[in-house]
Amino acid sequence: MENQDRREFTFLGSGGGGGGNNNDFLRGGPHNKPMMIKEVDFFSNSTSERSARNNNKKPHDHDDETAVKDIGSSTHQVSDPAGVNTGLNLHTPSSGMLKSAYDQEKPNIELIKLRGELDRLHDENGKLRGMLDQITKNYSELQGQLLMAMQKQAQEYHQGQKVEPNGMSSQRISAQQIMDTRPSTALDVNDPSVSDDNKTQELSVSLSNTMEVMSKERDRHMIKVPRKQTCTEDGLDQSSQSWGSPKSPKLDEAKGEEQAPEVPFRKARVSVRARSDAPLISDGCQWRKYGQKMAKGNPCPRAYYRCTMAVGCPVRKQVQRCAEDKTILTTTYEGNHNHPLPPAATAMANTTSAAAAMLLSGSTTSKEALTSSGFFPSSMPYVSTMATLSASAPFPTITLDLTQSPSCNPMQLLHRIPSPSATFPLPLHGVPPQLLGHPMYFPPKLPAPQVLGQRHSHTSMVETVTAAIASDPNFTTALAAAISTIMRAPRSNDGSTNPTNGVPAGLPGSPQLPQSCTTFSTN
DNA sequence: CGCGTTTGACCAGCGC
DNA sequence: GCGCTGGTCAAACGCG
Repeated sequence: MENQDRREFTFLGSGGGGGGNNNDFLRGGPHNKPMMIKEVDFFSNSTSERSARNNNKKPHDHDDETAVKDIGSSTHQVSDPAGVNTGLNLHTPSSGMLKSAYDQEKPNIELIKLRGELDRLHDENGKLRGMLDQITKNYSELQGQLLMAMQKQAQEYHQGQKVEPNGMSSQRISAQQIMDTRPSTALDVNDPSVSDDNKTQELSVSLSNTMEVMSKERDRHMIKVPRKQTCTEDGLDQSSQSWGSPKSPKLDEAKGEEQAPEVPFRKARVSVRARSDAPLISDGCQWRKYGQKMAKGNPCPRAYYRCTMAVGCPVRKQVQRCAEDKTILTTTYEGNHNHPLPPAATAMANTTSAAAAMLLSGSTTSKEALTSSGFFPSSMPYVSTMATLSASAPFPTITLDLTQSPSCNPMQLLHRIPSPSATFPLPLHGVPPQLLGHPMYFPPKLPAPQVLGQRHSHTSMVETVTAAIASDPNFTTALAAAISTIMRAPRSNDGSTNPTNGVPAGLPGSPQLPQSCTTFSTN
């Protein structure tokens, strides 16, 4: 209660003392009344100001009373030096008609004055809104230009690479869908009545497509060989190669007969390190263990899981405990889901996908860009960019290390293991900020320091990762852009953008398209 | 009986 | 060419 009073008092003080903060008037709600009172008090002495503040607990009562009292005091104090109560006497029936009429006129003048001030502030508010709209508009235009430039660059690049049209066309579409925050007609045709969850998944699809495109572009440069990949299955299972094992007979069959012996096609992996006593982390997806191996240098076996939420889902994951600290569970995801994800899995997929995309977006220039000084700004102290070359991992691996104390940094380690020949002139420079901002669905609160070291619900882990990513200044910027984009997104019929349930209306994507395999949580 | 796990075998890439 | 390693398969097994 006291805090509340103090807060209100502060508000009153700031509004009146400075002649009135315009923003205060924009706040609306119950604070407007005290603000107006303060404006009245501004014309009176400090005694009445204090009086008004003290009476603040009964705003409706003291509102008119204070105004009348202040006017009375300002009018009659000279003629009645003793009359602090002079104004109060105006309410008595003994007052004359002229005096009463005069005193009734006075508040009207003040009211008019206040209304004029209010109108002026409304005008200013309107101007500010106009400026905001203009800025938003400019941003939108710039974003569109960026999209155009990126698409053009991608097109030129792909033409130069002479890639088969099927796959790349779909990827271009994906990229376009990514950048286009408007509703995707092509992707929503499968289900006209797209639920909120589906919308969420659509967004994650877009994000995953971003990774898909980037990964494929990167991999093309890695292997220096045009992919024989056929995206015939209406582009759905184009990610079936994503686990990067052409060795897999089944996957080869799925990809068709053109699976000639070639260099392994790998794509980015997202690895999440977290402390968990549970042998397996549940991330909203259904997994089936298909193998276990003893990895070199680690006494703990590595388990291989395959997503079983849909037939033929190419997503795999590896789970292995850290050799140094067996409480640390490392889960590595690879591949893209070809089915809708449950909300829990979608949320995490979006979050980690954003992290992956954010890092992958930095692989657009050169290997040098991977160094801490090159790619990651100094404002990201938690980003460890030790470019660990790993022969066993000829693909970038984004590791979200959630095992460090979040008091220092929730995402202590966020490094990527680049390809040995990591020169990735990706056509997709950067990631659309509206997609990077997707994980804003979660409360931006940072996890408690002790949370990470214990078993906790997957929700909190999702929040942890989300908070970790959101703590990135760049990500925050992107998040802000995403919010603005969502705000500008076509509203639903009821006029709401539906931001509360975390599903920005009008964002592209389709649950039918492969999704980024980046889901995670602990049991 | 169906489903998931276990586990040995197999295959391919890579380094020497 | 050989061995090592990672990744996958599939039969055996267990469980509800």
